[in-house]
Amino acid sequence: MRDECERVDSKQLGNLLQNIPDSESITRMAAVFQALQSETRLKMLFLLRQKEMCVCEFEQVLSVTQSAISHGLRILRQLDLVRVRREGKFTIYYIADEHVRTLIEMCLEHVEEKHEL
Amino acid sequence: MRDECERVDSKQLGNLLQNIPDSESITRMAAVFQALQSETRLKMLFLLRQKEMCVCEFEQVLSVTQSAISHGLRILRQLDLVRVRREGKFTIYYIADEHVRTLIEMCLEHVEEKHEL
DNA sequence: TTAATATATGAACATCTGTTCATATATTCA
DNA sequence: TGAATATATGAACAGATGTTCATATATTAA
Repeated sequence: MRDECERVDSKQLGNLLQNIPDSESITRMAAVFQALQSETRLKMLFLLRQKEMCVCEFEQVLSVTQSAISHGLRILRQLDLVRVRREGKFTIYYIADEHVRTLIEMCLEHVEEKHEL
Repeated sequence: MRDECERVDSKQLGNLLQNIPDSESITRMAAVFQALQSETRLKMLFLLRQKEMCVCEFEQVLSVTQSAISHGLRILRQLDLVRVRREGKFTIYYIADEHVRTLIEMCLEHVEEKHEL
């Protein structure tokens, strides 16, 4: 922290600060984005966007170990980005809700919009 | 990789794989989400959502050094999540486009939807 | 010019992440 | 039962990240 510069209006800044999400929401959002920051987990979600899948299907498609897949799915599950259902000896994963689809599609549009490097 | 389980249909999986974004897009998306995964940078964006700001305004509001703010803004800028404009000795930052707003709002809705811990 | 203000950058370091390996648990089928 | 299949978990380690400190650059005002 430093002395205020001439642009600073402390009162206004106080208001702005009050209008951001509370600290718990920020923490959770950070966790969600952090889950989405892994290429492996992103691929999982783009696969799940097309069809629900079991762990061994992921295994055939992604070039990481079954352990890595399970760990990744757990993180997505904990944040309610994907959900699970048992079917006999299989564990079927699927996208939790439309927010998740919108989230990844919004981001895809954003990065595809600029082809320039 | 392991032997196919009975649920696996290699042909179908091949198609699913072809329908996920190309590797460059995935990499960029990962970078975008990774930028959004920091609480400090999230707060910056929620502040910018209300009003464009210069670095010293952030300094009054966030409890990190000016250096940390600059580093954080650079990351957001590099991914075109925020943009910059010079105004005399001030550097004014603002949200790049609607994608970014939607992205953070979608995530906020997602985490607020579940109040249960 | 010089001093003051505003912002950016590089190095360094502690912390966090993603993966693998090894192993545990759960379900089905023989 | 026991063997095979499907999934989960813990430890460990290499690599990445966010912050601070120190310093550099840019702009304005004197």
